[in-house]
Amino acid sequence: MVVKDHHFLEDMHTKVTHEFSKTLEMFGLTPADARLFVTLYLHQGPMTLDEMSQALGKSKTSMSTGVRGLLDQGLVERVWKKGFRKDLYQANENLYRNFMSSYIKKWQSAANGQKNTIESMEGELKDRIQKYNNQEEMQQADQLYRRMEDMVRFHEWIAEAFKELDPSDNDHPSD
Amino acid sequence: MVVKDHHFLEDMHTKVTHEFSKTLEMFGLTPADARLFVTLYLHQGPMTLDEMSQALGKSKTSMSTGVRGLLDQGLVERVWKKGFRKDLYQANENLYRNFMSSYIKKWQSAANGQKNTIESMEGELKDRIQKYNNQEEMQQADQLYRRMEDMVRFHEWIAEAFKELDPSDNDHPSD
DNA sequence: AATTACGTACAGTTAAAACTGTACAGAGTT
DNA sequence: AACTCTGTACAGTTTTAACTGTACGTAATT
Repeated sequence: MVVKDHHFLEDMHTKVTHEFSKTLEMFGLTPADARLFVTLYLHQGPMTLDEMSQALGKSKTSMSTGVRGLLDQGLVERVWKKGFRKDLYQANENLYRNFMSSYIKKWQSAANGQKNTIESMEGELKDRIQKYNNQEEMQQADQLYRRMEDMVRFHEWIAEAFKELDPSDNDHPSD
Repeated sequence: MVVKDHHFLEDMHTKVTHEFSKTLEMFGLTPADARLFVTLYLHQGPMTLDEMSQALGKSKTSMSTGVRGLLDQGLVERVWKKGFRKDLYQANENLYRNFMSSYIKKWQSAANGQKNTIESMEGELKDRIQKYNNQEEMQQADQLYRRMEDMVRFHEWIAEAFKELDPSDNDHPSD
């Protein structure tokens, strides 16, 4: 009976991990990173690299690089314990806030970067476009130019939309 | 001079494709699909599979599967030309609307699916949890249960947030 | 009806990503 | 200072995804 229950719990743990990972993958995490995060999230108390390694059946190296990525995204934090040599990591609480803000940050900076690049190319093209005499090339350049304008606008709308999505602007309850 | 300009235009075309693809990849397109879409988007008038194949230097098979994916996401449409045997495809206008709504749809359905799955597991666990007598397992099950509650809430917030992002609800200008 | 042209399924290949084991640098202990 | 322990860089391997070529079904043309 006890053994059976143990299997049940373990089993559920696995299923939940699998299912929740799918959601986190939509935030841009790799399958491996997602599973790692969920493992940390479900574990009571922080974990060492070795524990994660054992829990997931992957090498310690993978854990090291994986946890670093999660750390960079602000999804996991390092935690200290007096007189303990190993590094300890735990998942941040406030799932919604952390994931959303990490996600939005990624979008914002990417959208802005790409917008700027395209804008600068747009300027370059504008300069050139006046020197054209060939009718057909002129027309082609013009078509491209108009598309680039659309793209810039597109990026602006993205930035705007995701700004609105930011939980640090709105009043979302903290989970 | 003409040749030089031609190179310039071609070059810019390539750069723009590369840069804009990066943005579209953030919407979940694979690099290949993103490049294909941008190629269609920059091309004046619809293209055949063979044209795409030549433009991207990839096989016609790849174009076929690629364009099908874009079609399924509503990003590309098939277009008819009287007395022309080959299939013709063109990128949809209204970048923002199309990408956003495709994107949101994906999020919504995934979030709802995962939420439901977790909720049903939650119920299953709740049933079991009462039958526990072992103190430690009881505590573990409880911890897991609480996490699952958080996850469900998390998915609800996601659904809510993305609902707000939907351009068909708001009043975004059509690009 | 025979022939040609087109798109796609499928098996096999190539390219990319994820993962591992070893080896080493740096901190902590003795 | 020698020794031990821990995390990570790196090269090599395995796994996964992307791509290709052939072969075939279907529709248009003759």
